[in-house]
Amino acid sequence: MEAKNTPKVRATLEDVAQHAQVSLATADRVLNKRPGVRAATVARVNEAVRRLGYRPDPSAAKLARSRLRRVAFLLPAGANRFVGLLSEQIAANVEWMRDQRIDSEVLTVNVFNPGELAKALLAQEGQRDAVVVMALDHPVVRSAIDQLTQAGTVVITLVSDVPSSTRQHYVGIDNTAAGRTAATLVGRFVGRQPAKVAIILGSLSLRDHAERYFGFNQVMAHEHPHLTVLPPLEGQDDAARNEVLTTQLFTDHPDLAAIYSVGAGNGGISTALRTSGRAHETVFVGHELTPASRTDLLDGTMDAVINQDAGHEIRSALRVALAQWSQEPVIADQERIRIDIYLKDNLP
Amino acid sequence: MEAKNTPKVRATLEDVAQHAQVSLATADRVLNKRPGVRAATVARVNEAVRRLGYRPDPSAAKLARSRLRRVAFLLPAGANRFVGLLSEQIAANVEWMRDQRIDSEVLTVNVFNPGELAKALLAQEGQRDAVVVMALDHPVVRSAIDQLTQAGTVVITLVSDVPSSTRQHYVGIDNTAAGRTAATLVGRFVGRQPAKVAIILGSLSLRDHAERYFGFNQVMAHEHPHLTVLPPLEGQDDAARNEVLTTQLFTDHPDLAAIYSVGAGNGGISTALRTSGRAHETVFVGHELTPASRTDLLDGTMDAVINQDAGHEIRSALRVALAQWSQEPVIADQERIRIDIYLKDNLP
DNA sequence: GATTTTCTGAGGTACGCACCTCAAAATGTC
DNA sequence: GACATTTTGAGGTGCGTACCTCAGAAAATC
Repeated sequence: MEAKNTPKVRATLEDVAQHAQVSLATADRVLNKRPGVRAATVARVNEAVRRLGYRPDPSAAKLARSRLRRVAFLLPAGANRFVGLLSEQIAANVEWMRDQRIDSEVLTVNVFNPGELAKALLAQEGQRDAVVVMALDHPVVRSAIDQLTQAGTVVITLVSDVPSSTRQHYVGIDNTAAGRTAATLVGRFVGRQPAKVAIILGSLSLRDHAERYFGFNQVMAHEHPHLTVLPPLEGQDDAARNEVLTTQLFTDHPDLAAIYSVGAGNGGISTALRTSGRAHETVFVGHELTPASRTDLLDGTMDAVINQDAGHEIRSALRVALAQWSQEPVIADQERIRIDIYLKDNLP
Repeated sequence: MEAKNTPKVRATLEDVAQHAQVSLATADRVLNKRPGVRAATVARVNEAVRRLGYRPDPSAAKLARSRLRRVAFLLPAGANRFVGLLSEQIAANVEWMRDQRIDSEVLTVNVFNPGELAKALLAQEGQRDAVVVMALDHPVVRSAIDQLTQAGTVVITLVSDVPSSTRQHYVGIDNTAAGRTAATLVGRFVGRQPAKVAIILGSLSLRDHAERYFGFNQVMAHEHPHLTVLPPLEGQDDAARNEVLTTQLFTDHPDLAAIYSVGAGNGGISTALRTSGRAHETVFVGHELTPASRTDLLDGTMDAVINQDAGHEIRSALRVALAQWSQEPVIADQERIRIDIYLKDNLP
C-alpha cells in the first residue's frame, strides 16, 4: 500500500557513489573523465559501476547536456546519385539528431584528390566531436584520420573503408562479398552454356570498386569456369562514358551474355543496352537502388540491383558515434550494413 | 559575451503556453489529453503547437514519466525457429526498452486455435498500453483486436497481418511480393527448359502462406510458363512431415527441378534432398535465415533464402508503439520491413 | 441573482544527470 | 612541522516534461 510504485528499476549515479563510498561529485568526475581524482578512487568507482551494472540514463544525460555534439559529414562533391541519397538521409534525420543533442553539417570535397580530402579532415580537428567520411584509401588520408583520432575526434568511415587507419568504425557493406554476390547472380542467371561476361567500373584505384571486382572474379573463377570474364573497363562512374564503352562492347563481343557494373553511371549502360536491342537478352547486374535503376529493374533492362541502405548507413554512423562518446558498446548485429539484393519483385 | 550559449534550438511547452495565452498547466492538460479544458482553449493550444512546431522533447518526457508503458508480445507456442529468433530479439532489446520506459512481457498462445488467441487478446484489455501479436486472420481474432483498439490499446500485428481489423500498424513483409520474389529466383535459377516445380507449405489457411503461394503462382504463370507448378503440399511446418513429402515427391516426379518451401520445417526438405542425392541438382528456395538454413546455403543444398529481419521487426514494432503513444507520425520509410534475399555470398 | 459546475492559473515536486563553486580534508614536500 | 598541492565532499542549478494540489475565475444552471 505504501511502496514507491516505481520499483527501483535501475541503478543511479547516486547508488554508484554510495557503493564506492565516495560522494556524488567524485563519481561524476570519474564518469565524465574530469581530472582531479586519484587512480585508486577511479578504480573504486569503476568497480561499483561494474558491480551495479550502472548505465547512465540516456534520457537524463541528454536533458542535462547543454553543449551540442558537433559532427561533420565529408562527402564527395559531384552529382553522384548515391551520394545524393546520403545527403537526403542526413537531412531526414536532423530532427532525430536534435533530440540526441547532435548538430551536424555536410561538407563536400573532391574525393579524387587525396591531398584535398586530407586537408579537409585536418581542418576539423578541435572543431568536431565526430567526423563521418566517405574516404579514399590513401596514405595521406590515413595519416589525417590518425591525427584526428589522436586528437580525440571520433572518425567513422562510410561506404568505403580505410582499414589501416585508426578510425573507430566502418559503416558500409563488405564490398568483396558484394562482388561475390554479383558473380553468383550473374552466373546463375546466365546458365550453364559458355559465354562472356563484361565488367564496367569507375576506377580500380577506388577501394570499394577494387574489392568488388576481386570478389566477383573469385567466384567466377571457382564456380563458373565456363564463363569468360573480359578485362575490366573503367568508365569513371560517368554515364556518357559508360554508354560508349557498352556500345563498343557489343561490337567487339556480339555474344556477350552479361554485364556487371561495379560503380555508378548505370544509366549509360542501360541506354546502350536498349538502343542495341539487347536489353532483355543480356544479364545486367549493378549497384545502388535509385529511381533510374528501379525503372530498369521493372522493365527488365536490369536483372538485379545490389544495394546498401543509405538511410540505415546514416543512422548507423550516428548511433555508433553516440556509442563512442558515451563509451557504450556498439551492437555489431544492429549496425551491420546488409548487402541487399533487389529483383523487380521485392522492390521497396 | 553574455548570450546563453544554447541558442534556443527548440520550442518548449512554456513557449506554447505563452503563445496560446494560457498557463503551463493548461497547455500540459491539452497535450496529455487530460480532461477539464474547454474546446476553444484546446484549439488555441493546438494552434500554438502547430505554429511553433512544438514537439515534446523525448528525453525530458521519458525522464519525467514515472509509469512504465506495458506491452505484451503474443507469439505462437511451439518450437518454430523463427519465433525463437523473435523471442531472442525481444530479450536483446530489454535494455533499450528500459531506456524508453517500456516494460514488456512475452505470452505464448496456440495460434492454430482462433478462440484461444482471441481470449488471450481480450485478457490484455486495460492491462497493456500496446499488444504486439503474431495473429491468425480469423473473424473472432479480428473482433478481439477491434475491441482492444476501441479500449485505447495500441495493437500491432507482426509477421502475418489482419488487414480488415483496426490494428494501428502491421510490421512484416509483403508476403505476396515475397512469393513473387521466390518465383523469380526459382524461374531464373532453373533456366529455360521445361520442368516441374513443387511447393511445400504449412497450411493454406495461414494468411502469410496463402499470400506467398498466390504471389508465386502469379509470376510463374506469367513469366515462366514453361515451368509446371505442382499442386501445393501441406506439411504443417513440420520437418518430419516435410521430409516424407519431399521423398515422395521425387519418386512421383523424378524430373523435379525445383522446390519452393513457403513455411517452416525446411530441415526435413534438406534432409530428403541430401539422402536422395539431388541436393545440388534441385533448386531449393525457402524462407527465414536460421543456423540450419545458413548451413544449407553454404553447402549448396539451398540456393536462396528469403528473410525478414527479426531484430528489425521487434524494434520497429516498439518504435511504432512509441510513435502511437506520443501521437507522432510513423516514418514509413524507416519502418518498412524489407524482403531480404540471401545467397551463400551475402550472408550476414 | 444565487448557486452549482466547469475551467484555468499558480505553484510545486520529481526524474537523473551535467556542470559549477567553494571549502574541507588528505597527501605530499622541504 | 609548516607549507603547498592534490583530492574529495557538500551543495547548488538547470534541462523539459509528467503529474499533482488547491484556490480562484468563468461559465452554465435554475
